[in-house]
Amino acid sequence: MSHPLRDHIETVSKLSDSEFDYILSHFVVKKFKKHAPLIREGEIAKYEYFVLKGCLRSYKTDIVKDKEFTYNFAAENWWISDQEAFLERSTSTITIDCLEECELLGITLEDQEKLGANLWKYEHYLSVKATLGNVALQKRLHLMIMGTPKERYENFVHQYPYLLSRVPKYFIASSLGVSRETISRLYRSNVRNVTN
Amino acid sequence: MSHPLRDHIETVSKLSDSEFDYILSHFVVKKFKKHAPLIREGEIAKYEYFVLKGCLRSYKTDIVKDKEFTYNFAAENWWISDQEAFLERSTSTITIDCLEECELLGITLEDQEKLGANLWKYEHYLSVKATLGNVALQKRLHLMIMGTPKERYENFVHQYPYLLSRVPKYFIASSLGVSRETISRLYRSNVRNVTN
DNA sequence: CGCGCGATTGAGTAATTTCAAATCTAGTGG
DNA sequence: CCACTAGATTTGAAATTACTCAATCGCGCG
Repeated sequence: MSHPLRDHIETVSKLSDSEFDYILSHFVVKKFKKHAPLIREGEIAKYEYFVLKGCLRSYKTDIVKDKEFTYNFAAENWWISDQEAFLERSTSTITIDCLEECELLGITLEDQEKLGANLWKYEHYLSVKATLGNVALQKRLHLMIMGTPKERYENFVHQYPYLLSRVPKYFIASSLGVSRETISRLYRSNVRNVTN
Repeated sequence: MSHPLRDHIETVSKLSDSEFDYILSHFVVKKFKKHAPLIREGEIAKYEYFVLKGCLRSYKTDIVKDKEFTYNFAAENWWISDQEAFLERSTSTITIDCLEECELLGITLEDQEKLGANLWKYEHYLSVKATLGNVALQKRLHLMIMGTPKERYENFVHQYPYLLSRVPKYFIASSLGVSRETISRLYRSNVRNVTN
């Protein structure tokens, strides 16, 4: 039987049915309504989530500068959490909101550690997943620092075309470190380039 | 017996002497002269390195824009590699240079996988290390996008004071996405603020 | 049909970059 | 030990680029 989480883990190591059943038994299904906050700043981040359905955004608000930075979006088959707060069992410094109605698989740190200790393949999956996360973050960092707003936006469009229609453009702008107006002006010139 | 690598692993899980000996047997000591290239763009990244002594820099050159971006510095007790090329056994897209004479512990992917499969604690160390790397990268990303050049530089000074005297300022500038001139001007005003 | 959120547009501004040149510094060889 | 040189930093002035602020527009939802 195919399962989104199983498919994801099997990009690293193949599993037997009983292994996957064992893994799945450590998760709980959680459903959230559109706009529901998954994690709020200052709360304990008890769970790490795998997205079965829906779309979410993690961000942090800088009250002094009155600005918001979007860390990540997550749609189907992505993981999302406040990794630091989750790992340290501490209060979250970021906020995660549901942009749509969401269905998630949640796991606690205790269960994750148990699972990893009992099933090496799962611990290996965690380490590969985290390493690939590092690679992606380094690339993003490179693009944010070296790329122009246009390059950043075009990379986003190329990498996450399916998010374009699902999340407001100004959230995208806030994940790229560009003002919404600049994104808007880029888009205008793109349209003109295509149609003229 | 204390060993820098052992200390580092033990920040995650305590080891017995024989466990650490077993771990260490998978590494080779490598020495490099000042300015020696550790990994060059286009080469296979066979090893991942733990720094025993010395200081290194990983970076990528954008030929078109004639600019360089510094991904990372590494000094004693840091890991350094081209994670993507190492994990995928592919050619490197970045360059790593020794800024000083260096003494490193290198491990191949084969040995790392063997080690992780045979010793759960090591795989767990890898996953925690990579997760903490994610956390640090997210923070850096946040600072690069939301912070002013001054904030970025001051954060660097605060976080890595011991690197200030070991690496040229323009390398630091290129890791912060700020021009060397701007860093210089910031420093000038700092001095004046202190002495006036 | 109207309300409200999100997107667009324009004008002016502020910040950092770029370019060019001068100055400082550490390491090297005589 | 000093002079020299290449590398590193500093400085100034001009140019650029994206931001901010403010106003308008458009569209989807109730």
